[in-house]
Amino acid sequence: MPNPYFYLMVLPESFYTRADVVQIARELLGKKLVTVIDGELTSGIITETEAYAGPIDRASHAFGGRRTARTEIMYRNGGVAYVYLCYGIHHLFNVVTHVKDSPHAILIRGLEPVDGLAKMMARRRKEQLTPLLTSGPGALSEALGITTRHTGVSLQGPEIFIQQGIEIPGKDIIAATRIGVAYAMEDALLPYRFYILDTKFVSKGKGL
DNA sequence: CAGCAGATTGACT
DNA sequence: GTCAATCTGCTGC
Repeated sequence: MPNPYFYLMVLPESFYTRADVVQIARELLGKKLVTVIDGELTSGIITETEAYAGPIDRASHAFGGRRTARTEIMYRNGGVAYVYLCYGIHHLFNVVTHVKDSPHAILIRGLEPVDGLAKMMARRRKEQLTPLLTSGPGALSEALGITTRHTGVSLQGPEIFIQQGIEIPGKDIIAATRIGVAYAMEDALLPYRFYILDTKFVSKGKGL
């Protein structure tokens, strides 16, 4: 990475439109997720992701080609946000990948805070900087100010974008089963969850 | 249309 | 470890 602007580079749309959602989920580790919402810049390094492989994945909201008002965003061309409400309370942020009509998505589950610490703590009503600030999909969305109103926004900014970040060696990437998808039967066993070895910023839940 | 489960979190026993 | 919070969408009457 000789380019001095490497760390500022916003990932181009071509990063997201590729076909292999599992590979993209792996590559997102170490990248920097940035939001500029309410005039406040907040960001963090992505530490945990999960791939959802469209129509053939029983764990995906788009399994079997299901289309609803909520999932329609996943059928768009890659490089936009899919944010949905879970348990009626938590806003879960996903990155849409592949091309139009191929509903792949990657759930961002963990983040190591970098910029806008004070704002993130205020949004999360925390006095201390603890891993709980941005560990878990609902928690990081709240810290970054992401809500369902951002579903469909472009990841080229200006509100949400992802920059080139730090290089994660292959030996430091752990593959595991996804969390909370026991209902997906055999697909719950797929190693579609990735996180950085030894990071404190991973969700507490366990896979199978 | 009622009932229920869910890609979760945090408060409490 | 248990449980409530409360929106979306699926299932079944």
